[in-house]
Amino acid sequence: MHAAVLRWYDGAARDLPWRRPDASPWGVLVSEVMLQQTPVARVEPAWRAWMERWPTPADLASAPAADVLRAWDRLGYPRRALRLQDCARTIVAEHDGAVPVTEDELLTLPGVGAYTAAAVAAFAHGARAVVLDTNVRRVVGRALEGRALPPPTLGRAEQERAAGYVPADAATSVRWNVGVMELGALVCTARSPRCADCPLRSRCAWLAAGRPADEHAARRRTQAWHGTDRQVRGRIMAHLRALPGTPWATGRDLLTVGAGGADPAALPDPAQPGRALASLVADGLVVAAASADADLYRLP
DNA sequence: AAGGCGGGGAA
DNA sequence: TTCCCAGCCTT
Repeated sequence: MHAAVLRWYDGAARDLPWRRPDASPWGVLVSEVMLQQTPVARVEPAWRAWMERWPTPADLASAPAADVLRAWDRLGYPRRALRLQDCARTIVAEHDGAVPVTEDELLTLPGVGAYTAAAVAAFAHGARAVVLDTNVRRVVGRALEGRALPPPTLGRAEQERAAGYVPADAATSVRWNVGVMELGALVCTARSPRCADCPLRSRCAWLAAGRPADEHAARRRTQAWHGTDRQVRGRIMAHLRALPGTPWATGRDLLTVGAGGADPAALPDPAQPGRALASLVADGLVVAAASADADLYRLP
């Protein structure tokens, strides 16, 4: 199975900039943070512009946060942009400007969780690691365990099973990790897998069983979007990013923007825009003027 | 273990 | 419309 995946990857891998030999460990880390819940197609141009502007942790560490949030643009979950800058500052302050090598050290960085720590250890430093993202979980779950989709939450048992599939040799493990991930992204997709093109089709437990349905379907809940606080937060952030410079905006304007241009009082939940703005301030994505009476806000 | 957190494009 | 995306953090 390892050989089949490695051979397939050699012929099918996408030429992504953070996979090239000249990509720095910092470039790999930036790509992994951007790829947390944002598809490759949207990350690639943003990553190129980002790395040209801020090639090293020190460059990002010293940038104005407002510039960082504007460069993040609409990649989504803008808290990631602030965490990435915090991460850069931590690397400068505590690691002499160099991306840490061990998973334990990587895990201490802001915005770096189990997946990202493993991915950076493997893809930036060539270490053997158990890289478990949504793609790997799906491919392993199907091919080796015969399940349509992995369980909603990653448990210890699944993690230990996956660890057992990672080749012992470091160099081979890196190719396996990226190969399985790529297979999940291009062939063994969540919705409409292209089993006819899969290098594992002859030994896939899920395919052999007749592609049984997802047993966890009832427990999966897709997040609503329209009318949520997240949508309102997104409107406010988009408005502030688009303003020239970093001027103060009135709370009244921001609440109207958050309401989609309508009178907030007319919303089903009139308190929603105010709640969203307060949460943005709590997250550090928006700064409130020192005087509470001023009712003025801007990017940090 | 569960819920919050963006935004776009494919199915 | 619905689903899904190289998750992380807090409770």
